[in-house]
Amino acid sequence: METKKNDLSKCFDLPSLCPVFNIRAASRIITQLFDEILKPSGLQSTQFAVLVGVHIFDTPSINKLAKGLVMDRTTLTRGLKPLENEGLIKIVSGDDKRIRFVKLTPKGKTALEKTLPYWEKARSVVSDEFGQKHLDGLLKDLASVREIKN
Amino acid sequence: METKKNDLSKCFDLPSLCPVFNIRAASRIITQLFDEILKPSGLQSTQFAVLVGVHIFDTPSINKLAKGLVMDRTTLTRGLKPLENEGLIKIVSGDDKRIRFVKLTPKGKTALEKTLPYWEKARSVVSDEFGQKHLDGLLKDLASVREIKN
DNA sequence: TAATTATAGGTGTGTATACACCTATTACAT
DNA sequence: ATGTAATAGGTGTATACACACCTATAATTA
Repeated sequence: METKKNDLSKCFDLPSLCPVFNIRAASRIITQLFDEILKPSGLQSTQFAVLVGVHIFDTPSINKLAKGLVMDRTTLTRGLKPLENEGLIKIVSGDDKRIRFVKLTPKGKTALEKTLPYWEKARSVVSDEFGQKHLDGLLKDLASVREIKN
Repeated sequence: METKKNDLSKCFDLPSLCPVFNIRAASRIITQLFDEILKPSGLQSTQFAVLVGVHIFDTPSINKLAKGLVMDRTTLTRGLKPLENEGLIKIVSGDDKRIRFVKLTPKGKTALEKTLPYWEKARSVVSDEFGQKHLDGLLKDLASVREIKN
């Protein structure tokens, strides 16, 4: 008889064709590479991205910053703590007492300037490792993953 | 005079050409999508991947499993705890007292079988959202990111 | 065989992630 | 004006992540 068994042979497809496995593994590797190179700056990849977001969105609310960084709001809340403790950002209120704005301090601005060269270095390492054209394609694909959310 | 100012205009390049920002954001989105679809199975994406790894590497040591899943060993150690508590895996020792093998229990095997259809569903959603060909290319790129580590 | 080195793995700490649930404030409708 | 919606944000909890550092056991070598 032909057994319709829900067997486990499909498991062997995971390394080659599972999106979540592949993207998480790649994410870990890229993050480690960047964190290693950013180390002398004192910032981690995510913290750097948050500071950049605070700069380019120009003292945004928590919500706006979270949206801009494609992060969960509550994740961002926790992530802001160490930056605030280090004095790199300051949380300020306005007229609407619900809203809290994230402001880059002078110290935060300095940290950002100091980190940018390491960021460029890390990018060039990835680019060398990967090929500029290849990397451009990957970045475009990753950006389009963000579209799924909408 | 020409000021060589290390200004912050480069910050605006982050969304379009920062590998770590893009891959982390994409990773969060894909993970949320999978976790949402896997939810009825009771497993999260990472836990599913660990169980798959335990199956395909056939009762591996912690180290072998970590390497196979491209994970840090200590991350894996913590991640095994909930699976052990749920009785999906069992940690066993052999002759070499240093080595601990991760074994799939019958309950773990059942959980894996139960989860596979949800995994296929999630893959098809990503594939539809993304286009099969496009996705294949992305997966190949992500797999080649893993090569950086070597 | 005793000292050394290599291997396997766990723990402390701190950050990253996000769901479920909560409060406070503002805007809106009756 | 008052009750209700919508909006902004924080907290509890649990997992994910990984570096630095530790112990235990096995393998190697002097």
